[in-house]
Amino acid sequence: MQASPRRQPTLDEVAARAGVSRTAASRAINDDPHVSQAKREAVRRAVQELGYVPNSTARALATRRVGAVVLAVSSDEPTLFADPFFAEVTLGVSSFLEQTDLELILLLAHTPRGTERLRRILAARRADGLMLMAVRGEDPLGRLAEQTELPVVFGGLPLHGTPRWYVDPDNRGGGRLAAEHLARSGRQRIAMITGQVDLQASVAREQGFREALTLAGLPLLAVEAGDFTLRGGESAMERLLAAHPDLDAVFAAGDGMALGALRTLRHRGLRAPQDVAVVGFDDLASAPYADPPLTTVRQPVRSLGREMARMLVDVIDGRDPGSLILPTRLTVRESAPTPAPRADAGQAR
Amino acid sequence: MQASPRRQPTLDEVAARAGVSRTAASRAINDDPHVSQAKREAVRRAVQELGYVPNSTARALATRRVGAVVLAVSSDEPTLFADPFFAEVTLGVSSFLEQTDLELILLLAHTPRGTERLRRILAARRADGLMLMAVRGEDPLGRLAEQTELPVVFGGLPLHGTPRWYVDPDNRGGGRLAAEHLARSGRQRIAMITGQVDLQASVAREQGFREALTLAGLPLLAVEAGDFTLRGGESAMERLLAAHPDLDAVFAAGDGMALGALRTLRHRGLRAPQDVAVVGFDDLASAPYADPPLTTVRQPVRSLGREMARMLVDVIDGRDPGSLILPTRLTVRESAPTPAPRADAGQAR
DNA sequence: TTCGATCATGGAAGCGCTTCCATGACAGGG
DNA sequence: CCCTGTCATGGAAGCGCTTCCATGATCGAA
Repeated sequence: MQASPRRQPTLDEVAARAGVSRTAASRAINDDPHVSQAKREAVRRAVQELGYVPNSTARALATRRVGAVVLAVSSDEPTLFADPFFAEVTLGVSSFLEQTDLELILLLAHTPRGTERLRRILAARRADGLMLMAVRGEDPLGRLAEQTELPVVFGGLPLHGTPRWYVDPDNRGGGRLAAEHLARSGRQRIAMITGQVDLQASVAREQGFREALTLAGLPLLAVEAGDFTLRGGESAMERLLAAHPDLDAVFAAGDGMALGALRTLRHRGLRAPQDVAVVGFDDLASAPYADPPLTTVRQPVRSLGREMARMLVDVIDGRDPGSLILPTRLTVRESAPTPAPRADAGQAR
Repeated sequence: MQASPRRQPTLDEVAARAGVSRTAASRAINDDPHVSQAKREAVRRAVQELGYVPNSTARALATRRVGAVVLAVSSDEPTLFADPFFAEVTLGVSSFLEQTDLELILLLAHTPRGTERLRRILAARRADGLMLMAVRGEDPLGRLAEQTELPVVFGGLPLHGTPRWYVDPDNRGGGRLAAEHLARSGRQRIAMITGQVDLQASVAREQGFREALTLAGLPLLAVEAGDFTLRGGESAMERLLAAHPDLDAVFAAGDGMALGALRTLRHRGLRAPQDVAVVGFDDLASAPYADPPLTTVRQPVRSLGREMARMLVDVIDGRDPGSLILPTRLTVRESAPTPAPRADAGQAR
């Protein structure tokens, strides 16, 4: 067993043991074609016997490839990361990276200090690329991304400008789906709870919602802003009800806020969907467990993460993947059912 | 502006510009005392002008210190990471590391492949230390941790054995708190929903719960296992009700499961707390928003993460922090209120 | 048989930094 | 004024790996 405090073996020791030059050993290990079968095999055995694993730092220094990418979550508010949305994205990213030999460096940049750290990471070449989530209006991360020469992939568009590489859910289309559904089910007095106004996702969802409403000849009674939290949804809903006690439907730009809206309705003695229909956005894991189960626009969050990672790897490897828009679709549940026949209330489109 | 594709400046260039030797430059940058004020200042200026940032890979190779630690989340089930619990831990870890110059490498090791990756990370010396969360019974990660020479800190005890360094919430004490509370409030027919039986946290919570119940002279009607998910809690509650339709209280070893239990009760037409009192464990962000708001044993999840990180850094720096048990305490809300006077129903102990 | 062409081979030069060690300047005590 | 101790200084040797390049062996074509 010898859990000895022995140093890790080095390439030289492997080479010595295999009776070949260090160069040959390196080649054999890296599957370079210019090695004879015999040496290749000898090296393989030596590696095996010594339990050799190449030191990644040394390799990184020689190849100028670090073997790690950063996932930076921008936020002025630490708990934003606690949002299941980010966990899901991270999961997606991780699941893709698992198939590569890249490590995932997680950076929660909610303080100025965090931004500064990212700057240093990039300047110190600690990573081969960067994924940026949820960049807000004047977020300094956005600027950082512009300055670095490293590949950067955006998750969700920034408010201004279009980055070279991004993957974005079809927020606008999703907003439209919500509006069409409510219109189709006969709602007339419709309001909306949007997210932070400096988040492109909020803006695009509202935009799509407005478009489709207009097309259906329906007015948008009012819009109140939340912050994607349950609590934010609660109070936005209260404000909406105060101004428009007679509204019969509300679209929230995020499931968390939709859950908050449901709570407020319940507290006010209003029933969903009989009195007010509620549609959310995201289709988080908790949506089906809401009371009543939440009708919501589904966006493929885990795929978002996975595609960001895939895209970044492509760029790092010198390929040019285009950018990507992921489709959204409506998941109908009880908080805003389809109107009459209620037949195919599972998944509408 | 010159967003030129110029190479990053190297230490040699800084030295040249400052008119000192590379050695002196290195010393100045690393605050080595053996440098004159004059040179120190000259180097500072050169660094400034060139925008020099030391290449961390090169530094790592020379110092044999990578400047990164791994947070590995063990799980056979990918979505476990989506549990807000882990997000919160991660947040705590990150908040501490932010004050150091260590990077956080996140490893979601839910597949055999993930385990293999961790093995390689350790062998390839890609990190200076390791934090391990939620190690289950026969988890291979546990074995890995034993074999590596790198510092390892456990978050939550493993099922068998006691690692050298760990931080663990006082699960047993928390279980006791729950039992005492239910006993004190006059409940008699008490059941429990536990977590996976190969998780030490589950076992300890149940153990504490049993102890205090026995001490109070109350029987434990039944125990059903869930898996810390809402769905698991739902079905466990159903099984409990089937076997003991007359139970009047249930303690769930996790908030997710408690929420599930509440749902089942609601569906069965039972009221909480009038018919059945429900106590959870964790005090997740969603606990106060449950219906009814959940009485639960609070564990300081973010601190758990922060303390793990602090501990790991200590070990890496050659200090020996002891291990740590974090206190839990009861947060009383409506799902299991205190009995009569209902006066201090805010935070009991 | 001869002559390139082909290719396995290993020496050596890095990658960019830290740090050991030898050197010399300088200050203060005798 | 000399000697020893102190300390700033920079040359050079790594850290462990990749890769350029020169060398020599091998082989088939001429």
